[in-house]
Amino acid sequence: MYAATAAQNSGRFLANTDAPDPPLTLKALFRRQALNRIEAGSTLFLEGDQAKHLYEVVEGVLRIFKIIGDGRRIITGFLYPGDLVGVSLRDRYLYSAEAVTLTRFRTFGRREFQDAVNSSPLLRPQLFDRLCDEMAAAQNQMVLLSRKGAEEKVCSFLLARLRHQQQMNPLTMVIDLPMTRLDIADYLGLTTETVSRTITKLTGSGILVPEGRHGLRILKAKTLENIAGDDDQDGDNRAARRN
Amino acid sequence: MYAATAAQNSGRFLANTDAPDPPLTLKALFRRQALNRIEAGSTLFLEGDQAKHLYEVVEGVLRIFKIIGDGRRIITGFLYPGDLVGVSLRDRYLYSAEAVTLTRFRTFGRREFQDAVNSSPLLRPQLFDRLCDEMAAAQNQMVLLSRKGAEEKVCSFLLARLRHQQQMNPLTMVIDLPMTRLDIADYLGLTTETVSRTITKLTGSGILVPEGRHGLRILKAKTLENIAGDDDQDGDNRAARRN
DNA sequence: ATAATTTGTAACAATTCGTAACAGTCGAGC
DNA sequence: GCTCGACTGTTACGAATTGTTACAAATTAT
Repeated sequence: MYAATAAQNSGRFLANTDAPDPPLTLKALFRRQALNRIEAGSTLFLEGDQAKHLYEVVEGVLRIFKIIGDGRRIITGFLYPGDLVGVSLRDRYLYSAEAVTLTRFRTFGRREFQDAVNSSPLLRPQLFDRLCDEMAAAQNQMVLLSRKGAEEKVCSFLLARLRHQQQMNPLTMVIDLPMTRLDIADYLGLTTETVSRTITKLTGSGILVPEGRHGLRILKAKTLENIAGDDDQDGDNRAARRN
Repeated sequence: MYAATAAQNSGRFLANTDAPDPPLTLKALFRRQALNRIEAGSTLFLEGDQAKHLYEVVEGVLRIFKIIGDGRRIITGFLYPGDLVGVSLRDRYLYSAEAVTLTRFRTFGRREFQDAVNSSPLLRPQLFDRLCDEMAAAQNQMVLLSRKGAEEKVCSFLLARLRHQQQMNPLTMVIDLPMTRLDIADYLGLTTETVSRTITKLTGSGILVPEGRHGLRILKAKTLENIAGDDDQDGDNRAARRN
């Protein structure tokens, strides 16, 4: 498998990088691309644009969303460091992408990306797995949007955020929410007021307490889980299961 | 492109089909598989099952759905002839699949399928395009579920069905709805009553008339489009667009 | 024909929305 | 460091949509 010419991934300081040692992972593909940044609120691309590039979020948070006729906005996802944007589409972006916070990212030409993945038996399954995960997330979101009440929606969202942040910091019980209430509302199919009301209610129940401007400290994670009801199985949540 | 050995697609009656002329399309992959059938209401597979196979619907309609804790059901999609089921998942089914009507289908081992696609530069982009279309559909469904009212939901659904049936029969204005009101409700995030109410209202507006048990004749397709509001753009629907 | 399922209608209830007023936070500039 | 102003978030309340419950009608299955 391609005797190491220089080094796996390090030592690429001689500008002329024309010997493309084949990357072993999707992330490695991006690693040589220049790092760009956009300010909070700026647009990365618009729905319907010719999809010439795709992006890897390195730092910050993006929102991807669709707007329908009368201005209603639907945020179909938030993207965090490590996520790829603009993969699962044919030739035009299906959604717009904006920075929630100052965001650093790497860019890759779609054509080149497709070629690279297409010619690498290692990369192909990685891409496929990403698409599958994206699909699974979309389906869970459909469940949330169509059949969950406001409290369940908010708890599901908070729980997902908590889990995500615990991947990096396993002990933490504090959720950082860089997006606004409007963003959260448009992601959960609610209004800002309902999001506020619900968080207030959860605070009143002692499930969480606000911590700083954009932070929430989770006090009763188990209760949060129970309300979120994210179990894919039949019975009730966790405990309490006899009729 | 592989000189035709026997015939493109016909003449495969000698049982021993061991010379695997490489299929040019995904559909061709399935064509040699045996045809199975399941009765209306029967289960093809369950959410969480080990995903050993994938399926191509040949005739009939399937519903794929998830059930959450207290029995709420979410139909994430209906599958019609030509659709593949069980592709975009890692190793367990993300949803259950049942037959809405008597359904004929072909089965393929997932392992073999992956191998076949993986080794064919022709098949790979076809699979990728299918996944992208599936993703696009999921996102449109998120829009529908999170921000559309009952009337918009029903009209969007009916319009999609009409378009689908016009692909086969371009002139028809009659929609066949083999699924029950409950199925439709669980697909649109409504209740059967609301679906009924809405269809009654649309009938009252002269937009459509019931035709037989499972049929609806569309009288004002344009109006249906306007209510559905499925345009991905900014302004109002189709016409009327000057401020 | 009878039973079971599905669909339709109506009155009522519940949740979420929409509007509005108010409070809190952050940043700019003094 | 402080004040002002803009933006974001919170709370309250009336309104609207959809869900709930109940029942009747229609269709299909036994």
